[in-house]
Amino acid sequence: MPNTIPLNQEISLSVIKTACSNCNLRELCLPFGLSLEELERLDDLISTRRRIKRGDHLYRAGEAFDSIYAIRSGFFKTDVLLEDGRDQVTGFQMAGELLGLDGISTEHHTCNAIALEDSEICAIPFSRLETLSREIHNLQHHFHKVMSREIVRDHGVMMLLGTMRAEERLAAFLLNLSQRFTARGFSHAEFYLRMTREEIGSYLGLKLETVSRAFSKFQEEGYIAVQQKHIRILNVNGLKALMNHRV
Amino acid sequence: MPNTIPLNQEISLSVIKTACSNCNLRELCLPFGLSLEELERLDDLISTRRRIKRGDHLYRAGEAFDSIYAIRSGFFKTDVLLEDGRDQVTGFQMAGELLGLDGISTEHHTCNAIALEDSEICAIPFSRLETLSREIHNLQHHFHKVMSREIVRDHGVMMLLGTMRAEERLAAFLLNLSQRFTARGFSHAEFYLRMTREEIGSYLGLKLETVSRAFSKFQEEGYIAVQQKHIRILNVNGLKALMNHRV
DNA sequence: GCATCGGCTTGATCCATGTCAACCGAAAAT
DNA sequence: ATTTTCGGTTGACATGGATCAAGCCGATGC
Repeated sequence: MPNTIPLNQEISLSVIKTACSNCNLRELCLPFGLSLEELERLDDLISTRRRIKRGDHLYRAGEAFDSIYAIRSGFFKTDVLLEDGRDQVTGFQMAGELLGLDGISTEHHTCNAIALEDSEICAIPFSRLETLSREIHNLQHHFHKVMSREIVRDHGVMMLLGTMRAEERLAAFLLNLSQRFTARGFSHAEFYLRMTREEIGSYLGLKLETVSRAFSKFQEEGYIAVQQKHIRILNVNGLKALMNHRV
Repeated sequence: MPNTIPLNQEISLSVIKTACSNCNLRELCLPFGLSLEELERLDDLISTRRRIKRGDHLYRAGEAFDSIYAIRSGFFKTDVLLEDGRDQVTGFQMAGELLGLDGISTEHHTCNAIALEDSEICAIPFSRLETLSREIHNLQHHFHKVMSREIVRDHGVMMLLGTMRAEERLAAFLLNLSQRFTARGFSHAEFYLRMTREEIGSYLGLKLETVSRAFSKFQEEGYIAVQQKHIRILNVNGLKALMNHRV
């Protein structure tokens, strides 16, 4: 009987416990590349799992930092607020991705993390992570890679905001989402957006009307089918071409 | 005789050697917060100092990554190139700042680092830095902070590119430079720009003409005096006000 | 079943910034 | 000293996306 959990005490206990070692996201998340024994040591560290309801904050800008968070399920956005009321979405995060890295710098969170659907996170006390990563080379190295990847991702967004036109930005955004859904075993061609047009616009440096118009345009061109938050990508290459050709 | 280097063999040797322990940037750079003994261990790691002439690359996108670099003197820019020829400056770096963090992620550099004036850097072999930071907690923690700070900085740039108007962007840029020069003991009100209008524009997501016009506008308003690359800030609060008031 | 509300779409118009072009001045090359 | 080159400034005009405004649709509440 494959895919069936044997009903003995020992196994059902380990399933209940929050554990990286039996998390199906482990290859996308912090545990990447760890041995079984190393994984078990990481399990000890991640004691808290927490549910965050849609719309609730995981943390707020200004709060003291002490943990980073791995998303076990669900979908988040992070945003930054300026004194004058302007704000900007700095990212959308999905299962297996880490939240809170910005807080290490000043020991206070510098942005807000808000659940866009009911979600579940694993809290990783940062000082314990540092301790453990002194002992497990693979963990240390992978954590450095994750931080670096975040920097590279941010450069990509800067590129997008600095040099791309509205439609290019939206195409890049859709292709990026598609690719991340694929990496999680979901369809690359069909998905639900968890965020509003306004949130997309904020992330892409556009107004919601412009985002809406670009969606309509893509639909007219036959690149995608949109119905509210439901997106089907009909012509990936069309979208890619749109991004790569300087007009 | 304070501030005088005694002329005995041992000390003059250690002065010649590249050494964090007698670098006047140590409080801005990687060695921040280390004890004297820890500093000396860091010295062993940083064996290579290298001069980079104005216009030369420190590294190029695509090259294998093995070191990060601390700027000992001079001024750099980093930029990213897209296949279609578009490029964007992702940052300007000055003495005491680190370059190359983006390369950790894929073990290849993802951007170009180019000297904007004759410069000197310390190469820090990354795998040895990881080894040492397993032993020196302060080093590990500070390095994490530096990476996190880079992420926070990038969020600031995303904010700037996503929500600010041309003049706000330039004001933010000047204030940021001013603040960083101040931290290095230079005047906060008077400095030379090392980069062209085009490079500023690329960084700020603007065309060089727009940058030029904004400089002229600031001068008309009496906020600054510009003469080519020489900038004097005459009214810091004027510039700040310009940034904070939503129009 | 009807009203309300939030999110979305679409149209008309406006404006900030891009584009194109001419010119200037400082610095480098001859 | 003269010419060339490069970076910078400024003006005239074009345009992509913002703004303002109306209306639609699906979900939620009464």
